[in-house]
Amino acid sequence: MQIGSKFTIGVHIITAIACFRDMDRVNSEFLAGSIGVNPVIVRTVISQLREAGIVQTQRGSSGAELTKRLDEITLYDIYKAVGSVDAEEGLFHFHEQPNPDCPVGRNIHKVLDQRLMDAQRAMEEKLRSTTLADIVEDTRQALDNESNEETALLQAESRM
Amino acid sequence: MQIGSKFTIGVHIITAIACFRDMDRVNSEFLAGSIGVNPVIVRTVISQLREAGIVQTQRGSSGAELTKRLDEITLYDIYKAVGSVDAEEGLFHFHEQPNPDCPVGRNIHKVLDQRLMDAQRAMEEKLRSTTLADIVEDTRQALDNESNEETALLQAESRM
DNA sequence: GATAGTTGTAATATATCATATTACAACTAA
DNA sequence: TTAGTTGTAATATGATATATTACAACTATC
Repeated sequence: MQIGSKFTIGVHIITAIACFRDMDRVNSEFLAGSIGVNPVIVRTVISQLREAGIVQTQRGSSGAELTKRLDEITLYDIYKAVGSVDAEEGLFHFHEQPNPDCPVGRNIHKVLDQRLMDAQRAMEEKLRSTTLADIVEDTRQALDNESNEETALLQAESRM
Repeated sequence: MQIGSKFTIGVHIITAIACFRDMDRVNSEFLAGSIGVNPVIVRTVISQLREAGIVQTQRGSSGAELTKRLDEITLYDIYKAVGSVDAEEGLFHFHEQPNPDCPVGRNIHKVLDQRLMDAQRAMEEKLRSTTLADIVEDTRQALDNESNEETALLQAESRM
């Protein structure tokens, strides 16, 4: 099992909006092309990000705007916004009908639940510790490295 | 999405084996009754626990035995044994075709992967910190509380 | 050694869920 | 007015979790 890709899609969307906002307002079709999924998926995720108060959009008008500073948006916010894990159910699916007539069956839930929640929370805390400012920063860094490598390559070629 | 119930079923199985081992060897049918699932599911999970070196079984002969001490079996061992999360894929499903022609698309994976792994690992470390000795101990504790409550109830009744 | 009970596993069915896709109304910008 | 865009419902498709049936291999016991 895996946490659905809407989470990484959400991160991709916000990163792209942040990276391209000075050049262009990116629409759902462009984003879909960058992400490699259907535009309706992008619009769905953007809707969820809007409901979570992370972006703002206008029907008919192209592109979305961020409503928070990048360093105020954490990975956890996006994970939560797109409903990566059902709040009621939790990360771990417990078998649903342990037998109340068995001493183990009627107690296993009680005994395990807290520890499973702790594990889930540890994961979520980690997600809280990264902001989209970190992600965008690292993306820019990666782009810089790309162009440095390209320059180095060109220089190497010209030396031959 | 959720981590499948085979994980909690695995914990239930080992707890039951530990709790009942002095009284009875529990077979897959009994366990299925306690857990509330089909006996074949139980046998499948036991097979995976056996492959992980946690239990020992014998074809035709009833019941499974633990091959490790309870304090040497962690929740993580069971989580791993039943393949709760695919080792290749990881906990987070990344969208599969980010566009290499887009500056964000070709870098998002690199930028996110480490942080997602860190989050997954934080969850897994928490699972490592609980042993089956803890679980069995807590289960016995819960059973004690049950009988204390029962006694209290009986005493209350006799006073009326 | 014959019988009843058990495990191991393959094969299949079913239900649920993630993702893709089509379609279209509501809206904006030019 | 026209072309482009968003928001969302409806539906399709494929993957996966769990249930179930079936049976061969094996053990324990009478």
